[in-house]
Amino acid sequence: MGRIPCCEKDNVKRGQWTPEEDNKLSSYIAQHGTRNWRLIPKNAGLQRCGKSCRLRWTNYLRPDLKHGQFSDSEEQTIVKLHSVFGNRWSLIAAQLPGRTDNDVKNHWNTKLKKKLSGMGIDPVTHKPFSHLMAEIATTLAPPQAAHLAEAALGCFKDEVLHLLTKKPISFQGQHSTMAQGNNATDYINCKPEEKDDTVEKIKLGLSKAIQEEPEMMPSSKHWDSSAATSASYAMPYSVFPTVPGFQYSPAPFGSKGDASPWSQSVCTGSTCTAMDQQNQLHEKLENGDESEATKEIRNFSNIFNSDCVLWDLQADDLINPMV
DNA sequence: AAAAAATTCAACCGCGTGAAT
DNA sequence: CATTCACGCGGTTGAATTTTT
Repeated sequence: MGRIPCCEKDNVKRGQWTPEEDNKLSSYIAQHGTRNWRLIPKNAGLQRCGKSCRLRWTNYLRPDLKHGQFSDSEEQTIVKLHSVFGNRWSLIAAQLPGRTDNDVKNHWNTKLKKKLSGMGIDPVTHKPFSHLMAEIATTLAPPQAAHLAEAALGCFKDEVLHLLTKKPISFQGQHSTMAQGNNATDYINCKPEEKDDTVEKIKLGLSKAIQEEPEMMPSSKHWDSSAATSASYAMPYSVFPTVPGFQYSPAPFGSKGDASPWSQSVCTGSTCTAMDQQNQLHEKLENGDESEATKEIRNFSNIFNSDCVLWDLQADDLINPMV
């Protein structure tokens, strides 16, 4: 038969670790290393599962870990990398010395996501909500677009109201909107508004509208870049600010459920080539073609050097190899 | 000052992959 | 070759803490 189980499931302690347990684990690992997690709790005199010990060590006890707040530059790195890699937390954490994937994931979910949403940026696609609205307008013919956009509009009327009334948002004491020219650093330092679930609300509103009138959905529609450009100006939702100096990346590869029109890029001009590279890579990963995808990742400087990435990420920014 | 709500983050869960048997 | 499990990963949970009312 196979291997023996790592521990007796009903004879292990769970929950918070005590300082005594921490000491036992730390001193055992200092002496013997982390070669076999299955044996570590037994040999260290801990009534814990090996998996629990590994987690405690890698996320908390490791001496090389940082425990303080994330710095501005760390936050910027996370956002940059997330715009490219999506929720590949271990990949992102590998670029941040002393930070674990758990740290990065928690910080993203509790802080950074809200900052982005508060600034009118979809934290999943890293595109402004105005682009999402433009996509509604250009994916569908005008009558359907108006219908669906109206449904979506109701979901984030607060943002629309804010922009129409030019009510200032307080970002750490400064009165600023993105239309006033934030750069990436200003952007990430801004205090977020609480709009974390805006995108989900939009999607919900749209799907409700679609369910109500399913015949309005086109069976197929080819992308029309000229329509995309003109419609984004024609639609009233273009009142959403865009960020001067920013260009927006397509959906991060590896993120789930991004084959929908929500994540298809508004692709015009010189940005297309690099966007296509990322999309092709994404497809390869989704098709299970890991070897091809791996080659592409190794050559990822192409994408970093392109002008399509939102966060001016350069290959030199990476301190660890991606593969 | 107390209660309620919101936030944080350590720990757990479940899955995919590859290795051991 | 099939089975079983360790490992690593991303997603989720819930207790503790902080902030707001």
